[in-house]
Amino acid sequence: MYTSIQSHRYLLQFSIKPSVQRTAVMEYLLKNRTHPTIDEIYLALSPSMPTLSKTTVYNTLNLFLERGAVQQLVIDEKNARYDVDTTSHGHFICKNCGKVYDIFNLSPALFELPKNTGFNVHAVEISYSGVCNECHQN
Amino acid sequence: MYTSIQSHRYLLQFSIKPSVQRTAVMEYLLKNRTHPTIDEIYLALSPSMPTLSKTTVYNTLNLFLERGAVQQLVIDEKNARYDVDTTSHGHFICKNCGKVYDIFNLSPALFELPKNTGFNVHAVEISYSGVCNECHQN
DNA sequence: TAATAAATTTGTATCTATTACAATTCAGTA
DNA sequence: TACTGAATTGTAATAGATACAAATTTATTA
Repeated sequence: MYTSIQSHRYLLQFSIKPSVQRTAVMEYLLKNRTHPTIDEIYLALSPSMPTLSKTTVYNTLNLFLERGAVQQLVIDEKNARYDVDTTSHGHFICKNCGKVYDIFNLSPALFELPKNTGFNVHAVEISYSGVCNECHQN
Repeated sequence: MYTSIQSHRYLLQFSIKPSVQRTAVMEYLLKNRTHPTIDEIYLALSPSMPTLSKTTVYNTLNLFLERGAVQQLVIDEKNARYDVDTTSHGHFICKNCGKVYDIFNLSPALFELPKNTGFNVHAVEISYSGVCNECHQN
């Protein structure tokens, strides 16, 4: 899987100076494709990095966002979520458990930016919602 | 345009008991297709309804949402926004000024719910972002 | 290498959207 | 008119995110 060294290199591709904290956050994102929240990232890294501050996690993800190393998902009313996969794909949020899943295999046509809208459209976000199977069964 | 009486009738269609406050909020939504936030609704109605509480606006919109009289837009990281138009259309948010605009005339194919995803998909939200023309010029 | 400058991290305080909840008010009915 | 339940209100509490200054780390220059 992804190592710290690979995360380090990954950051450099986006012109991000790889500090220990930034590398750890990126490594977490590369390994955990669960669209984590700031809190989830912080709680996951905290045990092995006791001095880590939540502010640093915020700063780090804002930097990643600026540099295009991650995309922010606005799908969950409660928290911002982050995705290292910046290629075209949709997301599904379970309104019961709150988990966010990827939806690949959508037609590329869905991700085309509309013309003649009167706006300078830069990005699309396609968000589905409903109930996931785990929650549906219980 | 929309009158208080029409808003009253509109609420009844969704089995919502039309109180003075609820009717005023619905009338505001029917007249102002700007995807307002709770705060914007509260500030707009407050002068003519001095006793109105912001909690009531929250309660009211949560009720409207439950009954399907409005849809909640999750496109703005800062606030929830509400739209009385529950038919299929997309939205555009200007990352500069924060305004949310409708995008009609999108292909109906965009609003089809995907099959075989392993989820019970109930709804789609198609959100574009970028810079609006007003902001682009300045 | 030592001293200095710049960048990063950290902790605390602050802001703000939203919800919880109890008290009050209002509407409908006997 | 008195009573019952629903709706509204105000305050307090919760929680995500940002502001900011102090402390620490990293880079640069003498």
